Amino acid sequence: MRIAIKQIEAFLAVAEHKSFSAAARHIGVAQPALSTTIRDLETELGVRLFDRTTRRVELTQAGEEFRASSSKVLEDLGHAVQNARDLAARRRGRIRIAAPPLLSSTIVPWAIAAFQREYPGITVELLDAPAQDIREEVLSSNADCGLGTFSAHEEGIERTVLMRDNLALFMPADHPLAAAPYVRWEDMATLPLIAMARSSGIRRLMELGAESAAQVLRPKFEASLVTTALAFVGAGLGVSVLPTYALSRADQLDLVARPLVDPTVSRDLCLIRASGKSLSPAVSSFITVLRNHVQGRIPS
Amino acid sequence: MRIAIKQIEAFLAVAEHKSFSAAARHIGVAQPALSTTIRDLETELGVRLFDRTTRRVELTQAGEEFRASSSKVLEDLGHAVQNARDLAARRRGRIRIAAPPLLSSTIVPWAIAAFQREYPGITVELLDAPAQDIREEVLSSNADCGLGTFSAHEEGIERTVLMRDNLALFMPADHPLAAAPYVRWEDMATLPLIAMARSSGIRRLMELGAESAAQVLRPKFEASLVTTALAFVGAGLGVSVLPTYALSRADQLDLVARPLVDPTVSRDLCLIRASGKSLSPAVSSFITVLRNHVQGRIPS
DNA sequence: GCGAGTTACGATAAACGTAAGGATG
DNA sequence: CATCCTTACGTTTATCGTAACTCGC
Repeated sequence: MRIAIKQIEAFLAVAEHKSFSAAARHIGVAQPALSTTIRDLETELGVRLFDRTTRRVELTQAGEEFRASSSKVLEDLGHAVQNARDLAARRRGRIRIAAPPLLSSTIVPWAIAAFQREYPGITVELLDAPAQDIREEVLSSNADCGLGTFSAHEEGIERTVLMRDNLALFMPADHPLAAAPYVRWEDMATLPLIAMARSSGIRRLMELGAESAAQVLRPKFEASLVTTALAFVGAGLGVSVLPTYALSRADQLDLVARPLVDPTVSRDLCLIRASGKSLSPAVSSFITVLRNHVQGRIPS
Repeated sequence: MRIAIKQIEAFLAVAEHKSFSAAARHIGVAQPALSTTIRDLETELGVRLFDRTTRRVELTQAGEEFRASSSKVLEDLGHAVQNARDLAARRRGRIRIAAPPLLSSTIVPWAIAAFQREYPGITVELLDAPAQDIREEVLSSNADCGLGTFSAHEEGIERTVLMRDNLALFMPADHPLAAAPYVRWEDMATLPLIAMARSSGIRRLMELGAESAAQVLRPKFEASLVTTALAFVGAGLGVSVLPTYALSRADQLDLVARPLVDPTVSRDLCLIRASGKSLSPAVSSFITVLRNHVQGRIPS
């Protein structure tokens, strides 16, 4: 294919204006340049596209046919290019975020809402998956990025810390410990504890904190989902150790959270994405929005 | 549209081979040239099309989309170009020939048959029109070319003489004058004459010949169509003056034609086409076939 | 350190514009 | 004779290939 788009554009311009001079002015080249461009195109196709006398320029039969097909081709190409540019301009696109249950029902929906306001053309899909599956979803490119808690140097992913959250003690608002701004691990040792399941990352962090404070925790109940644990606390069955941002799921339960200190157990909320893959423009913008959104909500 | 087809071809080659080096070998350029071509295309589109490490080259999301649309565009363009080249190669096309009734039923069908054998892909349409309409059909571009008898310098048409035919006397095979190889105008003066209508070109030529021979013809019958005149002769109602090639329409009638001499009245069979319009490849080939065909059939 | 993509730069080739030529109405 | 397309030619621009560099495995 030795044909250039420039040649086709020149051809269509001449066909439209029925004049080399007018077409040359229109596309901003000297008229002799147009002549040679058309001549080369005709040579390439092997057919004469225009019947031209000094007074009239008219399409030949072959020219008519080629005009119809090539103009459609150029139109399609224009659309293809526009689509690509729309992606770049975030006017269009599709992103897929993987997040664990708690984040999927707290921070992420609000971040997505903010993102949608700014980039209404982009489709956002949220893949709410168990925390241990997030990494795999990102690695397999099933999701463009993932949220959760991840260790620093995992294989094949790049990690960015979005915010640092601390473990807090969740209890009914009228609980005695709610009076103080902080709670020490020792303070909760004797309270009935609603813990997360042993496979949970939160559970492990809790045990880490308790161990540092030389406490042994004896959970009275175990829950797989944070919402379950919150409901137990709301029902007055005990207290729970959860990340502070879980508070946003406890609005109707009249709960409070007080940061656990000595030690403060922090938990990084991270964003991960497959290393080696470039961020699509939409994902890159989503990360910015997410980061801004999260920064405005850093708990205590 | 500052995008070149070359760029798209390069892009598709890289996408296919998932390698710059392999793609560069495939399209026959140095690999650094490919790099810059892709880079320019990406800049133009505003998106990164490939995620490339030194070990892997993979399409981005935007690249996948652009690959789908642009490959289709290139395919369509290929078809458009192929169509144009098919026209040039006479593999395809459509031509429309205008011819008067007698030619439409004698020479032309055989010429078209010969043409079709050589160029089976081309559609040939025959517009059989009254002789006086042929020129108009050609001028209005309703027909690509026309056949008939035309004077040398008519406005807007170019004329090519295909063959020179002579007027002859048509009579039953057993007619006394059929014994001689020629007939003189005086010989037929007293015979019952079936003449063409006064508007006919043949009629005018006949009167021209008679006048030169100082004869006054008194037609006994007049016919608008040559076939009618031939039928009258076949029925023994008289003789007629017609171009020799009309003999091919008189097979079953047992007629003979003897050239009229002193003077010999000649009639040029011409091909006309609109001046200023280029011949389409198919028409140009048809003219060649027609000329060859006619040359093999020049009557006495 | 080898293989693969990128950057730098000089050489080559294509495209363009100016000026002159030719044909048409 | 005025207009418009074509041809010719010198200049500019862009493209390409070689070589040196960089990165990842």
